[in-house]
Amino acid sequence: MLVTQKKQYALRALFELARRSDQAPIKSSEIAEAQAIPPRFLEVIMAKLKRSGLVISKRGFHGGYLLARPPADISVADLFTALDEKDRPEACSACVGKSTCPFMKNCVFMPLWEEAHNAVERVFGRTSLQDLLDRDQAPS
Amino acid sequence: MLVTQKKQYALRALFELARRSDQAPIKSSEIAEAQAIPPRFLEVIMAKLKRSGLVISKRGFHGGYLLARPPADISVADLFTALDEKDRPEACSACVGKSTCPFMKNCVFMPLWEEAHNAVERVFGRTSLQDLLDRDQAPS
DNA sequence: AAGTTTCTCGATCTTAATAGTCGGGAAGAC
DNA sequence: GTCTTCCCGACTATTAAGATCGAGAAACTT
Repeated sequence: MLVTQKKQYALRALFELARRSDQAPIKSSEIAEAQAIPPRFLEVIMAKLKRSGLVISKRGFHGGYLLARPPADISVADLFTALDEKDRPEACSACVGKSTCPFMKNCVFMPLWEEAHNAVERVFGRTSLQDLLDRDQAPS
Repeated sequence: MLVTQKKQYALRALFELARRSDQAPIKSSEIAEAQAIPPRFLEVIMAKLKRSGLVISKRGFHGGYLLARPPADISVADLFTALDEKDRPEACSACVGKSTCPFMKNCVFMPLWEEAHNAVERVFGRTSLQDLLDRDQAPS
């Protein structure tokens, strides 16, 4: 999978928060229900998003989650890189850790992996939550 | 991983074939050694490349593998799609198989996954084995 | 203050995909 | 005929992803 289930869940969750960004904090369980996400799993996802500063949490009776920034200021790439840090370009498996690499210090493939990585980063970098909201309002 | 180990092995194998495309058939074991690939694993990879028509095989004493087409006519994308057929854009996990999908028939995310998928396809589609060879000759 | 409600944390389990192995068989060269 | 190489299918192992659970800490309510 190019985009893991977890990332898709996370995106849907943020989308749900964005959609109701005027309202009071939204409970994890509400989001889970609205977006058909396993509730317990969503909890761990939200916790991570909290730690990485994308959302703000409030505990207690009227607790829940809020976006930390306006939807236009959160890109899909922000989310993805927040979710897992080891999201860099492919390393050429032959060049890593082995002295048997046939392309010492001049790997032919690295540039290719980087290109690919950058290509998807650009797509996700230029799409914000607001963009997704807009698409929702005006179905093309 | 954006590009699995298997695909990287396969690419390196094809690269090795391209590099010596003037010569007689090259044994799987030779390729394995030259590119530091687990020999037994490479066999299954080569078999698949054979079946999908990217390489030609010859059995017996002076047997081995040859590229089926000139290096300039084989793109990295050709290889990857040959290796696994289920290499399409991400499906929105909420939309698939469930009637619980919150975005009935108007998914906001699908276009995004498609964009990303196309972006990497384009990178791999425009890079041929010959391109890689050239990079090897003239290190920038 | 007592009692909910909700987030928070860490460990754990399950499942699926990837990576890699093995033994034996068939085609071709010498 | 025998040696070499590709060929095939089943099998095992390792890892990453997906998901669950129980108990604890903050916060609100009455």
